[in-house]
Amino acid sequence: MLNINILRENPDLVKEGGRKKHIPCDEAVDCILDLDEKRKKLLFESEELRAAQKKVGKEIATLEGDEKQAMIAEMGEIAGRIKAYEKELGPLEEELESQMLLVPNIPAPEVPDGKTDEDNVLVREWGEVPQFDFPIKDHLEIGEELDLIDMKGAAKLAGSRTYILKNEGALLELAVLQFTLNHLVEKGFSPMLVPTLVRREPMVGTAYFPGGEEQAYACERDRKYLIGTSEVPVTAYHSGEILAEADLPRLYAGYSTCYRREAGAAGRDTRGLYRIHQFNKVEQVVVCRNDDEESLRFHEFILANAEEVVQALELPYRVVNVCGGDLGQPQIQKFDIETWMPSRDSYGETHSASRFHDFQSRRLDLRYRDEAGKVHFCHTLNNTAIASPRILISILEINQEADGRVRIPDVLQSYMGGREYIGPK
RNA sequence: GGAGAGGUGGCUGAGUGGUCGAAAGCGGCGGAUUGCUAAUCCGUUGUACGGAAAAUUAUCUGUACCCGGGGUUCAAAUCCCCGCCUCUCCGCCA
Repeated sequence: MLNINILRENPDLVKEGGRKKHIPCDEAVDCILDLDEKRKKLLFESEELRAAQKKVGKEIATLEGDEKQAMIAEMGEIAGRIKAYEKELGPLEEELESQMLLVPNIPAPEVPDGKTDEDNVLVREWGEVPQFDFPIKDHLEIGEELDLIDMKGAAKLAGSRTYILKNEGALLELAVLQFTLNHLVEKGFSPMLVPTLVRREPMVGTAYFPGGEEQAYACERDRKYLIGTSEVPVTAYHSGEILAEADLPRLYAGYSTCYRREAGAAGRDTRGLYRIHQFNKVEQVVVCRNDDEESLRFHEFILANAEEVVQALELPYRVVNVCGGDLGQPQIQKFDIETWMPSRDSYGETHSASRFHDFQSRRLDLRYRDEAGKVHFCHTLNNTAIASPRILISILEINQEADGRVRIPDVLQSYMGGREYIGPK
């Protein structure tokens, strides 16, 4: 949520930001400014009435008998007027709030113009795209041959876009996750295993709702939602709190299973482990001071951490600066890491590093007190550290050998009992 | 799932209809004292939104907030209803 002062002082900046993101918000902004004016006026008038009511109320407390009864009768009228104001103000503030939740964050100037992911701008590439001198298999063929992946078995149990990891496939996933978590712990992150089924508030606070309801599994009976990322519970962890500046930054490595309905993606990426309803992810979450430069530094930091992980796994990747149209509502800027996937003959998105300024903090009421005693909204950021099994696509395909075996990346071998290869049984 | 107790400021905890933004203690901050530290004493100590004054660290003032949402009343932390959460006992259970 934006500071409403930005809308008051510079509505065109907000509208322009919406256009860059291809999330038009002209109407919402105008509507908010209109509601805001009305609200101010009503609030001022009703507060004056309340002041009078409180003052007289104190007098009534000291009176007795007829005098008291007369006063009470007189105040009945004021009480009625106050009620009338409340009746008008209530729905107005609700509408104002819900409109504010729809206004997108303003993208940074460094965000390139563009409409879709095709307009994202290449920042850098790392690693050599592998050349094979034998006909390659995709991860699913490899997985089925080596008895690592079972899609049909999963479909029987759970329907489309599900999977079963077996044997070394299961071990490989755990290895990747644990290696990554350890890497982040070494970097100073606190590992966090968090609830995956949460209330509405964290979903709204992190800006997945309203708007993203279609993408989330809802447990309606209990009015709870399955998270699509541990960003949700981890970022919301300190909601409603005022942290001490000395306790910032907070670096968290959230680990959780993630659930996504993939609504609107019917028919897309239907083969294999690329687009599935459930996966596991280690996520970096940063809560820091309200400072553009600091935010920017942490953005680079979490991006670098993720790159280190991919590099350690020996996977070629590229970093792209995500264009306006491919940016979500809450982000200021986003960098994606796309990792090479031979079967796609291209890079596939595996990581996404976002910075939000205080957009999420305002919704979450996540603040800190500075040395001088002043209270500010924090800045928040997050980035994937690793998401599996999607990353297994690259690992299995890139490390396949002519004889059908798959080489296990060096850094994972110790997590898999020291083995170097996954081979046929 | 059944029965009971409870949710008050950073923390502990008082407050059962009016002068309560809320006692007291702890903690924090400022000051005094002090070779240093500790102890002691004095003062101060929430957030949001608005107004006035001053203008770029201050001040005065109004309103709201005592888990959340409704209600009763001239007046609600205090009474009533709904929800959420915590604790205890019983049952069930990975």
